[in-house]
Amino acid sequence: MPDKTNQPARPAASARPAKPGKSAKPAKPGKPAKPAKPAKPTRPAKPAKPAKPARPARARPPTQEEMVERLLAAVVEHRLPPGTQLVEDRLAEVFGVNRARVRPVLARLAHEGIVTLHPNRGAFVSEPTAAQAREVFEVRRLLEPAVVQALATRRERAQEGRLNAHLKKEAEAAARNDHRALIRLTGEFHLLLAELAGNTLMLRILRETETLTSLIIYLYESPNVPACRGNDHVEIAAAIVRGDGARAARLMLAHLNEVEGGLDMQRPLESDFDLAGALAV
Amino acid sequence: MPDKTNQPARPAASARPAKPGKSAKPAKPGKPAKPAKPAKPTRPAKPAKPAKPARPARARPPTQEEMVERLLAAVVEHRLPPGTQLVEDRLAEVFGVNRARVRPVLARLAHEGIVTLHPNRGAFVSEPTAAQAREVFEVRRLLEPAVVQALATRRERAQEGRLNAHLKKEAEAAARNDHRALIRLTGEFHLLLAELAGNTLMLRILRETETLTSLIIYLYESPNVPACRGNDHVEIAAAIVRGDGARAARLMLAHLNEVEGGLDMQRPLESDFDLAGALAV
DNA sequence: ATGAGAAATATTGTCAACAATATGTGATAT
DNA sequence: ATATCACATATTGTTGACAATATTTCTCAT
Repeated sequence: MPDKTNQPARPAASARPAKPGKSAKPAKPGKPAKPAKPAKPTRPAKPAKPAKPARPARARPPTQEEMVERLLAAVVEHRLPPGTQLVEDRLAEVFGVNRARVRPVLARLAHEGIVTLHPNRGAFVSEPTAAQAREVFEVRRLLEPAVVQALATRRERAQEGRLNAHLKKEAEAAARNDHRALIRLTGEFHLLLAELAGNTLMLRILRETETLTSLIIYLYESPNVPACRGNDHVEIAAAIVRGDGARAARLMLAHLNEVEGGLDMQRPLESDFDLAGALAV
Repeated sequence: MPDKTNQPARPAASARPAKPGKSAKPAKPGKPAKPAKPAKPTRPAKPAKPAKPARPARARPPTQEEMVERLLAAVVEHRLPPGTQLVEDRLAEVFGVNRARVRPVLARLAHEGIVTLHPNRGAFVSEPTAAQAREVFEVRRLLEPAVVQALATRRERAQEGRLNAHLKKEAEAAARNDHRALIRLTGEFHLLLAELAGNTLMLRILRETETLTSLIIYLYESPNVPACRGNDHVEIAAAIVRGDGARAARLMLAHLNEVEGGLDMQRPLESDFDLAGALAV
């Protein structure tokens, strides 16, 4: 069914590069923060984006959809860490549009929980709490095993090809140690499953949870445990292709538990919460 | 303690408003409702503009949140049937705000699928297709049994009281044949369960599916089968309170299947689709 | 009458200027 | 040295005017 909710997607193009200068802004701490920690990135300097080679300065301005996609991609690939402030004017410049046009983009990301809005202060990439992280995994545990089960049951021809193509990309990224590509592809694997299952509502929900998961991994990843071994995906895909829905569902559940288990949710996240805890004793 | 909630922050500490008052402004039901005319959304030809009755002095303008809530309530109670056009200027007038302030409200409802935006044409209350309806029930079948199971397992003191209070309201609405209140309360029962379970992400997802379900019931309700017998809710609540999670989950699944089964998804929905089908033979 | 095209209309989409708000900074008194 | 208050700055929030677009209505030639 055509999704009439959004404007028609048109071929992508990139906006004009950001203005070069502009980076001499001192980070101002959001709260009277205690020195000890590196603190949360209240206003981190945006990683200097290497100016793309001379794009015609006036390309077609991106649609809302495209702006959302670009921001989501940046969040998923950890180029935009949790806590980063997203200033409307800055984004407008980057995208080559008016400020009024980035506003609904931020509102939408806020509605998805990817961005947190502080009234009159600005939009920040969300920093999910440990409790929220558990909620995300709880929802994923309920939905994703069912997705692969359904997929294995009524499987179709094209599935195997797309699954294999994706797994190949994952393997390549892993081989060349491309952490960013790998984390993006890892999330996209789960979305591919939802897409193949053909439930667009589910796909939308899972797209949210995948992005949140990416933030959660950034915040809570244990330094010693790699977040995602690629082998799980291979096995899940194999079970689907073989038509073994029960096994696919079991593997998916185990996979999610493994990912969640590899996180360290104890680590104190917010500096002020940490402070309160320390002073209470 | 900073409020780090995900959602666009309410004007939590906002000092000013403080005295809502909420003057007796009736919900203004009559005007835009073009009852039971879910045709292709064509522009209302020439709505003779009836003179506005003098508005009582405007109280504090509603927040975005409040506007969303009022629109959702109207949709859920079938006062705003699927296909109804929601003109920005009209809504702005009704809410007593600027047009720019209803715009993000519509965008948000569109993101939730409750409203469909046609570029340069307007916003319309969505008319979910039969396929989308099946998707909604599929998601609900996966989430809601798990919700009641979890609820029955780790039940708490306050639960029973709130459940009983709600069931009482449902019974009263049924007793006085208040169809609107009943359909609203029916949906709110499911939301209450999610709220008691304490997973806010789940609550947000289910709030969407509940609203969509209300639209679906409007469109596909079989005339002979009443959409929701209240008895199911009573039994589910009883199983939860008794701590019998397995039974609660089973009952919930059966309940959802019963509701979906009571719908007639075959009925041709859009008149032009109907026409095309008729002419094809 | 019929169809094509031009005007009219209703509505959304875009923009820039201005107002409001929260936070940071520095002067001043104790 | 420290707390307090006024001011400066950065950022979002609001508004009204205007442009763009899709639809309907009207006009006119056939």
